Amino acid sequence: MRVDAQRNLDALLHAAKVVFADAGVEAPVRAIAEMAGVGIGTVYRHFPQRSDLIAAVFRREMDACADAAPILAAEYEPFEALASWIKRYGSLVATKRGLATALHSGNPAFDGLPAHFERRLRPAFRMLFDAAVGTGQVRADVDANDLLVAVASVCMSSHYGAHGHAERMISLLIDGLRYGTETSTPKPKRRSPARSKAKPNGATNSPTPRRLPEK
Amino acid sequence: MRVDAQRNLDALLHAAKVVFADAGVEAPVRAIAEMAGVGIGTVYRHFPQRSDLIAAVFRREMDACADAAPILAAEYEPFEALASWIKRYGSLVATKRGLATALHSGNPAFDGLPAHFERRLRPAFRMLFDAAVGTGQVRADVDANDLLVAVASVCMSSHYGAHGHAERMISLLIDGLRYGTETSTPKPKRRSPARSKAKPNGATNSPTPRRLPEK
DNA sequence: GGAGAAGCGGAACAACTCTCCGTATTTATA
DNA sequence: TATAAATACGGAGAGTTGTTCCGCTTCTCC
Repeated sequence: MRVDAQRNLDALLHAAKVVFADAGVEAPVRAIAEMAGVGIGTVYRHFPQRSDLIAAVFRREMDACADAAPILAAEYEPFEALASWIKRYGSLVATKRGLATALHSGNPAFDGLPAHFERRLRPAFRMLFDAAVGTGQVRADVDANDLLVAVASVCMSSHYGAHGHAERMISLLIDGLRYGTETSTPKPKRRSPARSKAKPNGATNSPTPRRLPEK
Repeated sequence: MRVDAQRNLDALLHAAKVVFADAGVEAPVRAIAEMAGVGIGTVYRHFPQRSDLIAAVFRREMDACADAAPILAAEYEPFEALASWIKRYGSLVATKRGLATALHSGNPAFDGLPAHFERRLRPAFRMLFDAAVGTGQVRADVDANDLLVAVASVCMSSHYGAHGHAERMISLLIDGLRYGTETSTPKPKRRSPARSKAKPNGATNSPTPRRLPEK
């Protein structure tokens, strides 16, 4: 592949990501081309249909998110790594306004995305989750699948509400993960049985809110 | 309101219903205007935005469906009335391909629709359902809410599958409602406990499949 | 350095939503 | 019933959008 073609493709994917985050996935192709500094023809050379571009952006971001998992695992202790990853995953979903809609449109361009999700994101999450459970920082009785879906749901609807809503709800979910473990502030001293509703008062965030690596 | 305006409005709503059923709610406004025999200007006079027309059609159909409930209740025995209504409700959902998508678009034109659903459709269903439960033709341990949602889900995804899929699945759900009641063919003779999975072999339909009133 | 392949840009097309306003129809009034 | 005012109609056209096409530019390889 010619270097200029590769450069344009990168610029295109990056611009699309930014524009989608700002205006939703139904943003005009022209806007993306302009932000990338290329002509429309170039967009359509790389992505025969607008939906192909959307799919490519999402796939690439799923990959990036999945790739972040081992890095976080190496860099932070298990619980922090898990919490950081969940937030990152949440922002991935949040910046794809309109994607759920597009996914259900029946457009074949999106056919592979759910499988890609399974293949990349779920194992990445599983790894971090199991590690955190292994250290006892996170309860073992939460279904990993449920959590991924819940975070996605919260982030999807977050655009209607006030700013920061999704972040707060994710924090709540993360706090819920710790409820009843040894590391939690020892208010309720029983070993959490399966049905304990996790609802700490103030949604206390991770105690040392280190910045998670951007991008 | 002038009589010609009223006439056009009716024609428009009817045409839109037909076009939407055929081509989904993203059908062009021009097609609807043409089918209604009016100019585009007229469409936009009555519905400033395309989404307003969609919302109006759906609202009107919800009303019609709700209004059908007492009529069916008066005309048929409770179980038949319930079964007929469920089918009608299903076809309402099935002929609004693309609506779920539109509903989640955040467009304010659709803001009132969920509330309208609660206000009209749920009570209508409740009435028929309770009556059928009262006569012992339908089990009491099925959540009415679940059923409405399930029927809607089945009908939404029905467009991808083979023709008649939704109808068959609805029949299955309806049969499930009778599972374990006195009127059911007495195969399993125990009083259905809450967890009995209803799965009759051939999805036998209502025994006397009288035509339900169209429109 | 030059030929040829690969890629680029944007004019142009088709289809769409929505606006605007001259014209036609209905309704109120006498 | 005749007339004036109010209301509604229709469709041309402005402004967007996705997508195609092709002359021109840029890169690659010898």
